[in-house]
Amino acid sequence: MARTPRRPAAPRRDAGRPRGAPVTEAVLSRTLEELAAVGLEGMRVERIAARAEVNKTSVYRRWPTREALVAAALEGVLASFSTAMPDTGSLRGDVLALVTPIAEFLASDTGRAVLRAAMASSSALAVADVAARAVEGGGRGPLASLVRRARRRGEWRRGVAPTLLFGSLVGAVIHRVMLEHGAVTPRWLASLVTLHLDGVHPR
Amino acid sequence: MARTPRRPAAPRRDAGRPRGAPVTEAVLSRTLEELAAVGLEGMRVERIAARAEVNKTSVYRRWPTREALVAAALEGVLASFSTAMPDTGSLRGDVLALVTPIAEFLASDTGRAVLRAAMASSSALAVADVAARAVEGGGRGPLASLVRRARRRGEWRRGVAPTLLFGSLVGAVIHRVMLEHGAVTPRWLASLVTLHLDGVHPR
DNA sequence: GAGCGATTGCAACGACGGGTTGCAATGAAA
DNA sequence: TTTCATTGCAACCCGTCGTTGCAATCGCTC
Repeated sequence: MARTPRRPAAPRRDAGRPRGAPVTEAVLSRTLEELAAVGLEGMRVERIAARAEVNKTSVYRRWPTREALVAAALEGVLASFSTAMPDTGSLRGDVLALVTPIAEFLASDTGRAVLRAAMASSSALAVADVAARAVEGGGRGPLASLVRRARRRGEWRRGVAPTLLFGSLVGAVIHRVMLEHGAVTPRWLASLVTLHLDGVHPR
Repeated sequence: MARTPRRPAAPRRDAGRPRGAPVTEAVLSRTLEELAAVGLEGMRVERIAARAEVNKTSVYRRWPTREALVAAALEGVLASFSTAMPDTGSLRGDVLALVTPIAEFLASDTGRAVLRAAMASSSALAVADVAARAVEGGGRGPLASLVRRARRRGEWRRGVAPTLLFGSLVGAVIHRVMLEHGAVTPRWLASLVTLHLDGVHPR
């Protein structure tokens, strides 16, 4: 072992330094900023620690690896995604109300970073599960109530799986944002919803 | 500089060692394998070089950075994606014929790795462009001819943008594969195409 | 076959970031 | 006041990226 002796007595500036929960929040928040700013590849744990005014060691004491840190940050942002779903009176209005905030988030810097991280890391499963459960919610989420109302109004064709519609809408947004690099305008979102509700075949 | 002196005389085993183009091909091919096997994060340039039976230096002499290497490998696989598009006699058949091979590729290990890399790296733009051009092809690609035939048959509703349909289909597959972690079965693909052709509204 | 430029292997190197460790100092609760 | 968990800090190990200075080799031309 034979460690080298310590330096004389480095002065500490610990006056009022926060501990516990505040540290956790600060680090996770900075992690999201860092992800949005420089992406998953350019993210440096040491820089996050510095910007959270915390030592690198303290970060590693909470999240054993960099992957764990990213995963925790993602869970945080997704958990805050409890969409309030008003009844707009039509299926079209309801779908737009459901998809618009999601699309806006995915199109933002943070959203794209989250998406990249979710797809790149092996924690993808956990992240996707959280997101899906938030929206689908096993019969009690916003998607389920949307479908229930549409069926009552006679706007839902038999045999269409709700999760298929949702996955297709979100997938289209992902394709638009990550591969086409196109803007997600209200106009574009409207065409997307029209496509899904009316289909390509003439009526 | 004052470099340390060389070792006595390391024996070389260069007999019949390939040069030029064969090296390039071998490395790019191994890069794809590596990507599929361990993902973008786990990829090591030195391992690729070893498996291609080439020195790390030779790899860096061709592609200055690891990103450039990945980008080159992706371009290779996408360029080989010239879809032959038969006329199946119906829009539904044509769309299925267009989407099925793409979906199968995206669902494979290599496809998922390509997708991850395309979304993670800053070379995403180039990669997506290559892919889009291959399919859309500015009026001469498989997508354009599919649309032309559908319009002639009266199967295409006015005002539907071809690229919107394509992006939505591919996006749905991406969502399915990367986030839902679901299987891309013929049955699932059929439901997806039905959704896009007939829509959610009852007919 | 001799000569020549381009290509390669090889070993070592600098830089950097991930993750760990030993210890002293501090904070908050008992 | 005592006690224990939490933090800062500096140093460390280790693996990977990308570079460099050769010497050996290949393939081609004369």
